[in-house]
Amino acid sequence: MKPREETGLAVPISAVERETALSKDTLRMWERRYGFPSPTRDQFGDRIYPPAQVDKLRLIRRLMDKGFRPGKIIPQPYHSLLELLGGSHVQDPFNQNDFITDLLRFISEHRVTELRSALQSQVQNLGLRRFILEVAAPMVRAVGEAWFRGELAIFEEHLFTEVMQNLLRKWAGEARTTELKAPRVLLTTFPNEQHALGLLMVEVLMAMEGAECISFGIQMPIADIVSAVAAHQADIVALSFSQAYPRTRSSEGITELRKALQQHVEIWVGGAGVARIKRVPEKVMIINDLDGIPAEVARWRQKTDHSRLFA
Amino acid sequence: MKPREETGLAVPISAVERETALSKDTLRMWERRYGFPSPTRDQFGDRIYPPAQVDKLRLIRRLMDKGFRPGKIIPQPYHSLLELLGGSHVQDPFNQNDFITDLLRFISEHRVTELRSALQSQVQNLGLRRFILEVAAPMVRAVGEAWFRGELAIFEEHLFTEVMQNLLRKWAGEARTTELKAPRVLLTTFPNEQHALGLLMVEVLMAMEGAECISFGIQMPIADIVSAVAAHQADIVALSFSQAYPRTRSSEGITELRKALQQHVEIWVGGAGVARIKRVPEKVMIINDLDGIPAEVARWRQKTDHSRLFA
DNA sequence: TTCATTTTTTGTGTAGGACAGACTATGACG
DNA sequence: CGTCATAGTCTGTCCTACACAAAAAATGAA
Repeated sequence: MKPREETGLAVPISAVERETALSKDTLRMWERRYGFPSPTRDQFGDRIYPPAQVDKLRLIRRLMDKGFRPGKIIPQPYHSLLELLGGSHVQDPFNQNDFITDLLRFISEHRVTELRSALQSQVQNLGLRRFILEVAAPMVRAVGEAWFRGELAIFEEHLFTEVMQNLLRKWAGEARTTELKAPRVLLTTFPNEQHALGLLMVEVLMAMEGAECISFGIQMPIADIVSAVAAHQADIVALSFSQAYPRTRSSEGITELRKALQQHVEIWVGGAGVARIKRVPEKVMIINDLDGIPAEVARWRQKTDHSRLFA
Repeated sequence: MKPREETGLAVPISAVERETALSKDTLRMWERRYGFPSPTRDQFGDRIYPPAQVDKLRLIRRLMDKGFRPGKIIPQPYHSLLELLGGSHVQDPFNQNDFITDLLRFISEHRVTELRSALQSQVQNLGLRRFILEVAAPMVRAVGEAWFRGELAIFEEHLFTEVMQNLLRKWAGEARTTELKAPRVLLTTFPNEQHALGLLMVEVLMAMEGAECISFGIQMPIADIVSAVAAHQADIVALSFSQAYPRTRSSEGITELRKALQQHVEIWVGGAGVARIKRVPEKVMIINDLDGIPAEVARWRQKTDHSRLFA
């Protein structure tokens, strides 16, 4: 039990693990292999990491989430990594419209009330579906990108998430009142997947299609997803994966889930974390775009009606 | 890179770490010290844990969260631990009223719609404040206890959390409309603290007192809390800690935060995780009960007015 | 190009040891 | 009998150093 020593500014390995989401083992391994990080030691011989190294580690982590590999980026100095970061930014004049830019400015200037009411009025103007497709989803992406480039602090991203979540949850309640209840959809994410907004947007869109959505929030162990499907007689399991979710874990988990569920239960997966997935597990539906959801729900209904004809 | 092998039912150490939140180091240390767990090995010599042992580990984890120490409980057989679990359950005839029991039944019988509408109508009947104090908070506790005793599955707890969260967030929006804006309160939790409901209840209660609540959701690194306080000119930082949050981490983190913040910014902490805290850090307010919040807000206002007289 | 095979890269696993800090028990003293 | 200081025990996290399977990249053949 060696808690943090007050050693000026340098932080112990446990803090680095927490802040970078790189395991202690990995940190020690990189140190041996690449010579970075190169922490100094405290009075007990334990590693302590200077803030500059932690910053670089955070940067490396972000680049890895984008697909870069450790061996290529760890040896590079901080400023070249920053260039890499900027270079990966594709300015999209079509999506990145003025309105989104305004909203981003509200976030970075901490004008919460204005952000909240601007979003609220957009829901009124565009309607819920268009709001999600044209405002909410692009904003989630834009905020993620801005954070990635260091233009937004974590707390600013958190605040946006919170405001958006309040809004979506409020409207999710409204959307639910529809009387139709065709496929029963169970929504959740795998453990360690923190991103709730993607799931929430899917929930609202499906609810608007008249599907009976039962969201379990984020971070459900696979075994519990299986139990929940049985308990609620779900027709579809919808899973959301964010950019940062490790690809091995997602495909591994999906395969495991597919094996554990009955064949007639469909698995729908979506989000940036599975968009560029290589080997798609069998009998799993990949939803690459939010606006494809209505069609998929329709497909499910048609399929089910069809099979009923022969049942 | 040694991902899970398909070895029947036994799971590798990484999965055990994920499911029990016990670190690999701890698992190996217990094996060495206490002879439990005693995993078999796969074809590569890696530990694989039979489900029964994982169950016992989960049980041990829960008991430790309640204050039991490893050395006392690890050597005991599964059934004695179960008794310990039951024994710690205090049946409270005053709080555990019929209504709460009904709601718990809705959860365990997966009657989502009825749960949702029962809660909704209780908000109407009791009003928001009494709903939180008399229904929401007791239910959070009851559900936690029921899960702890194995009477509710994780997915059932998740679903309850989700339903309650939707409700509270919807009403949080309503409560916010009040024009008063006395203390500006920044709400969040430390990293690894997942429980959002406690925070949400506090937010609503404070908003009803006319405080300007800015919730950042869960899991904010301390450094970001400090930045957020500066950016938003917050008067108070409110932190929520659930039962399972390690006490060393909470008091350590609170002390660190206290040092980093200006003296005039108050820190309010609450939740089961700090209820039985031993050494209270200086200049930190511990809120032991939700219904004490109005008084604390009043105290803050009085204090501030008073200091203004002399300013 | 596309597919199959080899090579490199990379993270997670193993073992065993050390020790600081939290907790508990003991004893002295008012 | 309670309170406080001290000694002893318990416990998790850190250390070193090495091994190796699976993923990714590079190579070669069709």
